[in-house]
Amino acid sequence: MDGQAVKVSATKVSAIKVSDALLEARCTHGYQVSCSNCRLGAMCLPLALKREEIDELEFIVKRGQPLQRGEHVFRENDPFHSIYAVRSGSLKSYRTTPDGQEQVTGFFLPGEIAGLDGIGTNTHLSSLLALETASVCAIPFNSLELLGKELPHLQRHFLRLMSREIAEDQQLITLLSKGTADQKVASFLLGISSRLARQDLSPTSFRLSMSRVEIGNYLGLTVETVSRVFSKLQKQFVLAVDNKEIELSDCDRLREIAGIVD
Amino acid sequence: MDGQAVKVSATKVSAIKVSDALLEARCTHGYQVSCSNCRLGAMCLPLALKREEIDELEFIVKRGQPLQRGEHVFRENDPFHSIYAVRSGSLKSYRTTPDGQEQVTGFFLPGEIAGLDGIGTNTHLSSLLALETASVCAIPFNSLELLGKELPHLQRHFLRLMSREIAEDQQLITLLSKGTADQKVASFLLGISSRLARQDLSPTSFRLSMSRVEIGNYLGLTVETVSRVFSKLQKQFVLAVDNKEIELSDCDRLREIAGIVD
DNA sequence: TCCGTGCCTTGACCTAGATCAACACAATTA
DNA sequence: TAATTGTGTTGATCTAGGTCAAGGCACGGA
Repeated sequence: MDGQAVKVSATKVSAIKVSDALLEARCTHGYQVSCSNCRLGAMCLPLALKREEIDELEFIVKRGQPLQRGEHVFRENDPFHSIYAVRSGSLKSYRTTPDGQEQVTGFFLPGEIAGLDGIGTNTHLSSLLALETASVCAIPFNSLELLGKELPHLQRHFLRLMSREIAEDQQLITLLSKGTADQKVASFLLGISSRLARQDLSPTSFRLSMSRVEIGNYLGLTVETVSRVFSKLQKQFVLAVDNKEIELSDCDRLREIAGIVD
Repeated sequence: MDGQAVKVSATKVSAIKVSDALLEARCTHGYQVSCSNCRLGAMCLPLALKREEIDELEFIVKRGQPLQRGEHVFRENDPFHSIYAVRSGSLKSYRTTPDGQEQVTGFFLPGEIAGLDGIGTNTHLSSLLALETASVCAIPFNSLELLGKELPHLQRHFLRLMSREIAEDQQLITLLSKGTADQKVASFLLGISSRLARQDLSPTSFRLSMSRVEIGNYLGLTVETVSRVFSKLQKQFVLAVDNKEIELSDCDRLREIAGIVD
């Protein structure tokens, strides 16, 4: 029954309400970890909050049951209610261009916040999809706004997050606009690497949860080109590739190739 | 003396404090228009504020003397203190890549807000430069934050602005990633056109304040390509180009070419 | 008036990456 | 076990847009 409800939320266009309700329902099942003992606390929203303040935040956050690979958290044009913190797994956000093409606009790893682009229009302008089994916390934006008024730290941290997203998007713009295929791929890998490092995971040995197609789409390259660059870098002993399994053997060289844009 | 101070602010790296002080000084000279009778009110920060609320905002805004073409409002790595609302003229923001190249990240027209990417790091990550004689209002971020706590409308509107910037950047990402030269140029022109329309200026006949180089840089194209696309569109009677003077003769066709991405 | 100097345009190439096509290799299903 | 499907790799070609080079036109200074 639960499973079915989730299926609906993955296929129906205006599914977010259902999804939110589900998330909320599950909270009562004692399913969640609390913000204060979540191992991501330090990089997620609670950053810079005092103990009591975290408890207040805790109160509005809704934790959800794991999403299956391919399930949506929200879709383009869904009404905007919440932003989403990734608890585990990974997701991608993407937009559909008027001519039906898909543009991947970002990948989200644990501790990162998705859905910020919906605030301006009260409508999500991108879709958010699980790349593998993943779980997210929904943070209702209205409640967050109210709480922000009481907790200046929170308010400020939230603005920081938004600003950082702007800065990151502009970094990507530069990469897309000026970078060669090699630079793009190298920067991408370094980006993933440093985000894994923030989670205290190995920055040199990891598994890519996204396909080559998705990487190419994100970087403005074709699959073939992504694949060729991987092969080339492997031949140069910069990295070792085994399908999705990546090992960065020579980060310095990789940084050189990326143009130290990161 | 004024002129000299301004010169300094354009060449010195950490010039923002000087600049801010100047802006403030000028306020006392009775130089400014007030927010409440500024013709841009409807699209700038005061949007959605009540009369008394605007007066409060007014109190923290610092209006500056016109900037000359080529002068900086702030530069990359300057400490972040204020965001800037464009009152007249136009500006560009840009970043310098590690290898010294410049990447134009945006153009700003009257009523638009620049400098939002500095909030996250307390440091400006891009530079802001006047493309022609222009004037901006500096809005100290600390004051804005405080005021936002009292005025929920303001707070919310500000978040909206940031979110909109994210959404716009993502639009640009899509364009850069998937677009052909024709689509890029067409989208660019349509974008300018609709932003002029918001100011009640002609959306079909206008003067570009940025050079071909800057347009190309922004769109990830070379000058030559931009020039060729302009010529081609002119030959097809989609637009008439006379140096910086542009006339959109066939907006529908232009939208078609752009792929109606706008 | 003449001479820079800065843009812009146009033409003739050339190359990075797209496109097309074939194949490899799991993992999934019959 | 064979057939199927999804995903990744590799090679052969093609092309959009980059690069290089030449020239035009407008504006400012002497």
